[in-house]
Amino acid sequence: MSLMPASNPLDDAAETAAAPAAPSFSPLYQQIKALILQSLEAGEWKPGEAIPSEMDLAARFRVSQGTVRKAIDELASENLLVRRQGKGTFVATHAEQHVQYRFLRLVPDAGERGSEAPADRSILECRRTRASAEVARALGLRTADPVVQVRRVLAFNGVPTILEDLWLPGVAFKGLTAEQMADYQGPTYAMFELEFGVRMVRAEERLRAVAADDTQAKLLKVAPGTPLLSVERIAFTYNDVPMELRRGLYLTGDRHYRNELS
Amino acid sequence: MSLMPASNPLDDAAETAAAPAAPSFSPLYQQIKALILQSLEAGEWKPGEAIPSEMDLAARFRVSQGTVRKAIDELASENLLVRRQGKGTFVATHAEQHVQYRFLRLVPDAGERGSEAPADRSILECRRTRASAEVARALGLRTADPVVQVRRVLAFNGVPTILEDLWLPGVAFKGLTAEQMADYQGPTYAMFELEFGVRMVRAEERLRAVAADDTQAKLLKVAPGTPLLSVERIAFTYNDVPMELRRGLYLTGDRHYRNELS
DNA sequence: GAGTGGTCTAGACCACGCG
DNA sequence: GCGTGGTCTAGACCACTCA
Repeated sequence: MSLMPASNPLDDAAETAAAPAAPSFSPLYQQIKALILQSLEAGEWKPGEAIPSEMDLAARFRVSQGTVRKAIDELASENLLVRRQGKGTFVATHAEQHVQYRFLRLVPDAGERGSEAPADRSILECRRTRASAEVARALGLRTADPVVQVRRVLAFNGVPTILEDLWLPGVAFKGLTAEQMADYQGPTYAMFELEFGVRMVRAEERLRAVAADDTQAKLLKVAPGTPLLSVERIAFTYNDVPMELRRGLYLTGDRHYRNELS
Repeated sequence: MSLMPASNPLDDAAETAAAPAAPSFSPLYQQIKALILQSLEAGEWKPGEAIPSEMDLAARFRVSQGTVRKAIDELASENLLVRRQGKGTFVATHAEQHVQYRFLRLVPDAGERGSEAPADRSILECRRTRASAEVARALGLRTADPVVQVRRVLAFNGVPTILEDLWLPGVAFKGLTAEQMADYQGPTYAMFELEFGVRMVRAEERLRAVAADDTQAKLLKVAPGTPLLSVERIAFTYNDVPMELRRGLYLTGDRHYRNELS
């Protein structure tokens, strides 16, 4: 059975750009996956909502339930969808996702409980500006394109712990204010979903150890030269489109960045 | 169909220790997965070897090929097995695995190619000693149990970049010598597989930024106080048994620790 | 061409959540 | 009790590898 011609435009999106050898074969479930992805991207189902049942989707795409299932399996393993037995399959969201702060890996050395109070955010800066060459490259923009820059400090139990700079594409985040950044309860990425329809799906981080300069030291209330964990992040929406550059400086005195390897 | 009683001893191994609520239901493919895991653990198939075909395993376990397939799917996604279409399913190994240094996330800022020359290892120390309280806890041993301690420096293109201390359970690594650590070409974990039959399957890391003390600075040929990325790793064999504690200090001047979030 | 993993189907039944 | 996801089966066919 063939839902669409062997080489269809959807295939291209799934590839890693400069692949010279054509795939020449695309399993049906991959095509279904691409179709579901399109609907997600187009906002046919909103974050937190249920998508149609496997049976419904199978009927809609004229394939068997097992094929839809395999497509959803992959989307779920990429954290784009969440399955809940007996209830349905839901569009993943940074809000209400009981693992809040999905991308924040900094945890207390002891305890590790999610019971910890959420961080206090103080927004030091939130202004429209123009992309430097470096920022432009990271965000796939051109130098001097409009961007929104945010600087903030996160404090846990009153202790300043993270100094963060964010750069966001000006077009997508038109109208972002310091108040929005400060007032929203819950993950910043949840606010981005709600207010700007931008859903971060994946991120790449580069970690380094650096010494605090005078400005950074003052903001984090530590001595200049204190070692800080520098975390540079590029966050992507669908189709690997970069939508945020973030540079965090983490104080790792009584916290650490947790990672799992396999 | 039921291959074995609903609550069998294998189930316990798969659980996260202190779970109060019994699972009360274990899918057949999970039971098959546990059986395959047992065979892997027992060394029925050696690293790099092929395991029996899906059809063979299905016959052996008296289940359908699809059920075996699902069990293997999970083991493959945990990097315990590697599937190769047309050839078979193979036991994963740290050797010959064309992504060498599977657990090392430190990459050059530019280039990033695997084309880089492998690191020179100089072994500064390799001795039998007794576990401190901290080491014992990490390795699931008792204080003063025998351990092997190794200290080494890894240099890329002649530049010392990583200072590492390793602690290994003395019983499993009886007879490990500095020569073995130095001479083996390829990943250290591959040598552990070959020489000691110990296969690292998973690891947890804790990252911090620290300042180099005098000893560390001397060994890495940098100024005291230079910020270093501290990477504490516990590596596990099958069944989440810890088999290595490692503390690395990474120089991140022109390299970074790469991580993917999703 | 034989053997392996990979895909797809159709149908049955099970576990879970909720009204 | 119904609808959802989750499991299991049996059989057909496809893509890849290697002799």
